[in-house]
Amino acid sequence: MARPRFLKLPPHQQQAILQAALEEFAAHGFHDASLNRVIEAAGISKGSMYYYFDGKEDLYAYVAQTEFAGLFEQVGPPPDFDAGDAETFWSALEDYYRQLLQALAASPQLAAMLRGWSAAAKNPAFQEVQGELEQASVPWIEQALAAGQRVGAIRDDLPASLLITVALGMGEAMDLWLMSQPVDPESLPAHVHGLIDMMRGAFAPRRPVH
Amino acid sequence: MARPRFLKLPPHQQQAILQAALEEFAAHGFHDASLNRVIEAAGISKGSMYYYFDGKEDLYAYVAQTEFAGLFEQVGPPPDFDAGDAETFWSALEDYYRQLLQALAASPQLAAMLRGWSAAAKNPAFQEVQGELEQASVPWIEQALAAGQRVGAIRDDLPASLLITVALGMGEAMDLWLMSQPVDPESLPAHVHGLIDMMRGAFAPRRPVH
Amino acid sequence: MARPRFLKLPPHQQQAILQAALEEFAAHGFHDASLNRVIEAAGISKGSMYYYFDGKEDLYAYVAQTEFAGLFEQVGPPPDFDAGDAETFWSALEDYYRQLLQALAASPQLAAMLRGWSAAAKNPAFQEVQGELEQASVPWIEQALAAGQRVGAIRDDLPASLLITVALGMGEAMDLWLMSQPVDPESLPAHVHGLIDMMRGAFAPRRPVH
Amino acid sequence: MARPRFLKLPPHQQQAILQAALEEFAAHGFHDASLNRVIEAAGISKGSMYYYFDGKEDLYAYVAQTEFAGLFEQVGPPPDFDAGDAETFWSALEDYYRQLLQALAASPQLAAMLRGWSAAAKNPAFQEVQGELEQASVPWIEQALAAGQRVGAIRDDLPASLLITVALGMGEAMDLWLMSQPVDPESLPAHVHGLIDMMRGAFAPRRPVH
DNA sequence: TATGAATGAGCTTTCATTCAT
DNA sequence: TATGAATGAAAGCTCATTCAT
Repeated sequence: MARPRFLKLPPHQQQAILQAALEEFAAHGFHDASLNRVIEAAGISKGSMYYYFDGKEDLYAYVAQTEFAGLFEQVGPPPDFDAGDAETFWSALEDYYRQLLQALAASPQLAAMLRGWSAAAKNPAFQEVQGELEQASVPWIEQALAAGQRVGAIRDDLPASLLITVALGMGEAMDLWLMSQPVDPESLPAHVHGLIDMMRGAFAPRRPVH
Repeated sequence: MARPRFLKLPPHQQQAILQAALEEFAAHGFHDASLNRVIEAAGISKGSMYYYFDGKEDLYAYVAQTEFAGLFEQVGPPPDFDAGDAETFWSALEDYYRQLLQALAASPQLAAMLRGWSAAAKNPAFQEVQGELEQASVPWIEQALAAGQRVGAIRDDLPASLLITVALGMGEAMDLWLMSQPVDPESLPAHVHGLIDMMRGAFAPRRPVH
Repeated sequence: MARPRFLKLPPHQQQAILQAALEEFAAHGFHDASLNRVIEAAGISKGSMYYYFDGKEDLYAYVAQTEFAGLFEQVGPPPDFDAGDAETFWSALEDYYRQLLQALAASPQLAAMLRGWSAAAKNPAFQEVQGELEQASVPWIEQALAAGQRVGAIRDDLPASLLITVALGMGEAMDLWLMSQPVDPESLPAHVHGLIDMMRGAFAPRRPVH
Repeated sequence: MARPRFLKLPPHQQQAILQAALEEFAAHGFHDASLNRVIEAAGISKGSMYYYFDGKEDLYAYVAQTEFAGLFEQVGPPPDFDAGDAETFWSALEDYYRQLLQALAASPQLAAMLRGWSAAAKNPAFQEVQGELEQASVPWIEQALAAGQRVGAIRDDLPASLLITVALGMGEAMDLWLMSQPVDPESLPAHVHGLIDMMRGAFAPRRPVH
């Protein structure tokens, strides 16, 4: 995950490398990305790249993690899902999710990387990386889930890990669907509302059927 | 999609090639799969491979399609979702889905290929292949969706394409979750029930909130 | 040079093969021409091609020779260069040469093959072929040269083979130059006149310089 | 045109690669030349070849250009064709041309490459290379032509481009003819004299026919 | 007489990585 | 701390030709 040496570089040079790598990975995915092209675009030497990073995977992991962190930094911390009832929980979630999507829409390269993530993640050498990355996103989801259960907004009759996985899958599907549509920023809130409504239906506690 | 020559081969040789390719694609995905390895494992010459198939993509498409067809052949046609009310719709869907999952569990390599499908599908050269393949699966989903709406089991206030995409995402997530758990065939029905219950919550028509 | 078997084929099939080969060789030259494409275009089997011809070179040689012969057949036999004086010799030559060029302009594929000839001829395996081909064109040139010398139109102080080679080179250069110009059929006679005039200057007997 | 890296190599290694490539291209022409053979003969790795040159065409261009430059360097700059009358023009041209041919006779491999040049030049990817190369030879020909016209040695009733093309064709033909003869260095001047005499006849201004 | 299945050598090119300096 | 030269394995793919039938 980026040798300490890299962090000692002057920021503008870190940025140059990061940006070059982000563009390359976003454009070609992990496999087809070429370190040679990154090196050339970044204007550093081949030896330096291997001096700063352990290899292609290491670079990929660092870029993904850094950009991902930047995304959350940009959106800000999640709200306090505990404060309120089920209704306020869902509307807070919708708000936050919408903000995330909007931020992501503003970083098309990160979005492209994330979309290629599932492909890259199959590489066994990535599981370590994957673990680190998920620690950046899953925790708040877990906390939101726990909070949702506390306020009675989320069912607790299924394993939490299943709920999380399915929620991520629904989110990814929504992302995919949005990508395949003619983009209309104004209608985003409506779509997000639709998705959250589906999630609510899926994850809300079952009511007894009369 | 496999030159006719290939189909004239003695079945055991077709099988050898198919099996070698399936294993390679399942293990490495399309990109990282090596035709050379397939050729070696199948015990044929390089020229023969290109005599039978038009290239890597062609081989992949043929393997995916063949295995996919085999899966549905094994499970049989979907039931008539129109016959009944919402309740019978959902239970019929659950039954059928459970059968699919059970069959898939018996073909881990096909499962692996399917999991890599979304990654491969990004390749523009695949859209033709993708189209053919989806025609094998999407139609029954669409029909099921339409039937579900007719019998009042599925909401119609959201675009059908969104519902389908999200449903597939949920299914994929479930698949993923099952892969990550210690496999316990006996508990599969319960998990499927849970998933269908979530789908039902997500896709059932909204009831007025009192 | 085409096995006798080939000549027993029904003419339309001979034509199909000949035409397919001509197009391929004209379009790609000898080296880059693909027998596979010829076979496919001709609608015959691979085995048949090798049953009729000895290989790629053999096919090329046959096509070139046949088309070349056809060209001369179309234009007709050269005039009797012996009948007249130097002046009539040169005008007869100009007439005949113009007819050849016009016929060649009507067979762009043969023209393309001829243009690629010098490239193909470097292949040592071609020298036999080359010899055969030249026997179709050189003889009348030799006869014309001899006649020209008899009537006092052509110098005899240089080796005949050199005169012939240079004459061919000048003709090829003219062909090349015509190819590189915007084509204007009406101005062809003028260009031919210019070329023959140059040839006349080059090959006419030296007059004593006063 | 040869990456700078190549020029940093110790001269003997540059020579080894250059020589291997020259021999291969001379023997087989561009198309049939095999980079693998060059690599093997040069005793370098495949990766190194692509580290030094951009590909087959790049190598060819570099070899051709380098050898061509060497030829002119060896012969020296063309004389001042403007100084004198028609008679001195033609004798100066003959002198210079003889020197060129003598130098070329000492580099049979370069001669072979040049002979294959017209074949290689058909490749569209070569037009850039071709342009660079022609700038080394065509200019002095053009200047000589213009000078010849100024001093009244060359006709001006035909397009200059046609004159140049035909002159090159005659030169190439002479080259070809010399190659096909038993080589006799002592008779070269006589042959050159014959050729120049033909050129003079072809390109000298027409005298009025009485 | 005719077929077409089968082949393996060959092609150009890309790439991540190493290592001496 | 930084460089960039050097590499070899691997990739996908084409081809003319052979040969059993």
